[in-house]
Parts: sequence; structure tokens; C-alpha cells
Amino acid sequence: MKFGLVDCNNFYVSCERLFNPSLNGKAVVVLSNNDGCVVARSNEAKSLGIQMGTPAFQIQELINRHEVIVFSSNYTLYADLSNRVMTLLAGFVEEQEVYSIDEAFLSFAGFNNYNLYDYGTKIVRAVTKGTGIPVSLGIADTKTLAKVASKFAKKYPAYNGVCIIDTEEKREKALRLFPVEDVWGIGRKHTARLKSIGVKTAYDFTQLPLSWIKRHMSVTGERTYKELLGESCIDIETNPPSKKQICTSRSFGEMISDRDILAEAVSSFADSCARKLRAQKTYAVCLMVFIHTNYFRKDLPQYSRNMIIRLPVPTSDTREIIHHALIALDTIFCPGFQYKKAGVIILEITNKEGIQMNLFEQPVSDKSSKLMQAIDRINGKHGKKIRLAVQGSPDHSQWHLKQEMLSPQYTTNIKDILRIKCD
DNA sequence: TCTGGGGTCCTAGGACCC
DNA sequence: TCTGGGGTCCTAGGACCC
Repeated sequence: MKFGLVDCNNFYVSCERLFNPSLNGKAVVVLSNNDGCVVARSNEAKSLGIQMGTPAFQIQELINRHEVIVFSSNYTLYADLSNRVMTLLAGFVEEQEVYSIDEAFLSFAGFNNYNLYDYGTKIVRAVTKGTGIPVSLGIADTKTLAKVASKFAKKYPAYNGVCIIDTEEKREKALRLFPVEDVWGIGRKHTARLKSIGVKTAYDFTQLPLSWIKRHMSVTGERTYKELLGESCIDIETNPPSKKQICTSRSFGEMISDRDILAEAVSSFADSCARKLRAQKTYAVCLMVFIHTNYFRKDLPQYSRNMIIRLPVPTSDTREIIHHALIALDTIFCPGFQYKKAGVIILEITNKEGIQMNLFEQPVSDKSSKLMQAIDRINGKHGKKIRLAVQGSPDHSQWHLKQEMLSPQYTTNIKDILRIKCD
């Protein structure tokens, strides 16, 4: 049985181009939150030598000289287009794993009598035509090899977007051409160690003795090793298990000293965590709030603290979670520092069955869950209109992200949809 | 001036138990 | 001189992913 990996090409840039065709053929990059680092590049931007993850200010000169077009991240737009891609893909296979916003694994179990190259070509054409987002497809005996194949499909136009590794010869040839640092599961640390012993390609890696892998890279490294050799060790996860941890945190557009503004941010993060809990029908058992100053500013006094609170009763009620998050904040807040980042993390999560009745507190009340359902319904339909007063106004808050080059919410905001039509 | 956010899994070592 | 041993659970930290 074979696995497929579908990867959207330069996904965020492709999303921006979809609604602004004048960007085609030009160097375009998309920045992370707060316009910090480069997280997506068009091919033209890659050719200029712009690396993934580079801080934007470090390449300002390059951007100016080559008139690179820069966007802030527009996650609402990207998530919407991602859903369209995933929905189309689901029509082609029985089993699909949405692996990230721009990648999905497909299972080709039961496709023994198919010409997978033809079928793969059909998938790639349908998605590209149906959504406007170009994609590449890699097919092989394991997930790790499918990832390798997809990189070849993307890199060499002759493949027409589909690359299949289905013989020993092709597997070995592909691995000899594949840099070890690009292998799925081998990160920076292991790359450094591997390079130090002369391992450059994925093929070199597969020639190491298994004992070396076990000693230095644990069972995850062993899985990667076997998968590259063609033995499938990582299965498709069709319905991903619910999250074991939920986190919302942000760096601020500008540093914050004021407790009340920090409280607005922390309340909003807590609200976001509560929403995510309800979306997977779970309850928070225990949460953490953290705040810290700007680590990069060696010239300023530094402060960093967190606090963990066990909730009296597991809950997904926004009001409860905000209440306890603010208690934590007031315990750790120390005046006189300039804070750069804060966050709320739900560390322990339970489902309805897991809620232990507490002798002295009421368990999740019907009233609370009905209210939350109503709020989620309204916010789902009309954008996040309902919030607690302590979260402050969404329009003029000091803690919001810096997004100086944001594109319009083309697909989700009616005003922007009308604007496209008028243009 | 300016350096992302949200996750997962694995391991080593300490605490604790009988 | 001698100062158990084995099992389990928890946590912090490290590695990885997109």
C-alpha cells in the first residue's frame, strides 16, 4: 500500500496571489506574527537567497533593492483556503490526514489496480484548478519517503507535480540526491551531529548501523531510518486525537508596562483557549499564565515568571477561565518592567467523563454550557463580536499584533468580497 | 527601532512506594 | 565496613514538526 503527501506550493504566497494576480512572477514574502520573520517565499524570493525564518529587518536592504513585496500573515484567509483544498482532496481517497495548514497525507490502500501516476495527476489538476492553489504530490511506500517524493515533484517541473518512488532504484537514487537536513524528522541538532561524522545525504544516513541510530537518536530516529529504507512505521491518523495541551500566546506589537492592558491581553488569550477547549468538547483542569520582557533587549531589565493554577472544577466556560487567568496574572505581575510577551496554556485537559465531582463546587452547569454554545454560535456567524469587557476593545489596543502589510480578508469579510467585484 | 506561534513525543532523573 | 532493590509516577528539558 502506498502513501501520498500533498503539499501546497509556497502556500501563503499562493493565497495572496490568488486575489492579486499582479503578484505573479514577482518576489513575494509573507511574515510571521508581528511582522517578525519570513515564513513563506515565492520562488522568485527564494532565488534572491531569502531564507525561511530570517528576521525581516535583516533583509530590509535586499527587499528594497529588488522591490520584494511583503505581506503580514493573514491567517483567516489562509485557513479558509486550506479548508477548500482539504475538502477537495477528501473526495479522492477513503483516508486522509490533514497534517498541517498546507499538507495532507493520503492513503492509497485499495488502489492496487490503479495507475497512481495518472490518478495523482488528476488529483493535482483538480485541486489546482478548483482552488487556484498549486500543489505537489509525492507517492511512496512510507510517509517519510512520500515527503521526499513531494519535494522532487515540487522542484522539477518535468514531473508535472507528481513524483512516485515505487522501485528500489528510484528510492536509492532519490535518497542520494536528498540532503540529510531536509529529511522529515531530522532537525538542526541531529543534522549537526550527522554532518560531523560525514553524513551528507539521506542515503548516507541509511548506511549507518542501526546501533548508532538507536544510541544517538532514540526511537523516533529509528522510525525515520526504517521509513527511509522502505519499512512503514508511521500510520495515517485519520481522525486526529483531541489536543492534550492548548496554548494561546503572542508577542506584543509594542512593549507593555500597564497591568490593565496586560490583563486585556491575558483575558483575550484565555478566551481563545476556552473556545478551543469547547471546539473539541473538553474541559480545562489546570492552566498556566506566563509573562516576560523582551529577551533581545539586553539593555533593559529582564523579568519572566509563570504561574500554574488548578481549577476548582474542570471548565470550558470563558468567564471561569478568564477569572482564574487574571488571578494568576495578578500574582506574577511586577510593576516597572516592559513586557513583550504573554500567554495562557491549558496544561491538563479532560473530557466530560473525566470530570470528578468536587464536594464543594457545582460541576459544569447546564446554564453555563448553553450560554457558551449561544456565544460560539453568534461569534461563528458574525465574527468575534461577543467578548467580556475586561478584554478591551478590539480596535484600539496597545497589545495587538503589528500587521502593517495585511491583505484584506478576501474570502470571509463581505466588504472585501464586494471590493473584489467592484475592482 | 525591528527576532512567530502552536503543538507533539521521548528521555533522564528525582520522588516515592513497598 | 556497612549504608537494598525494583517498580512507578511525575517533571523538566530537549528534540522535532509546520
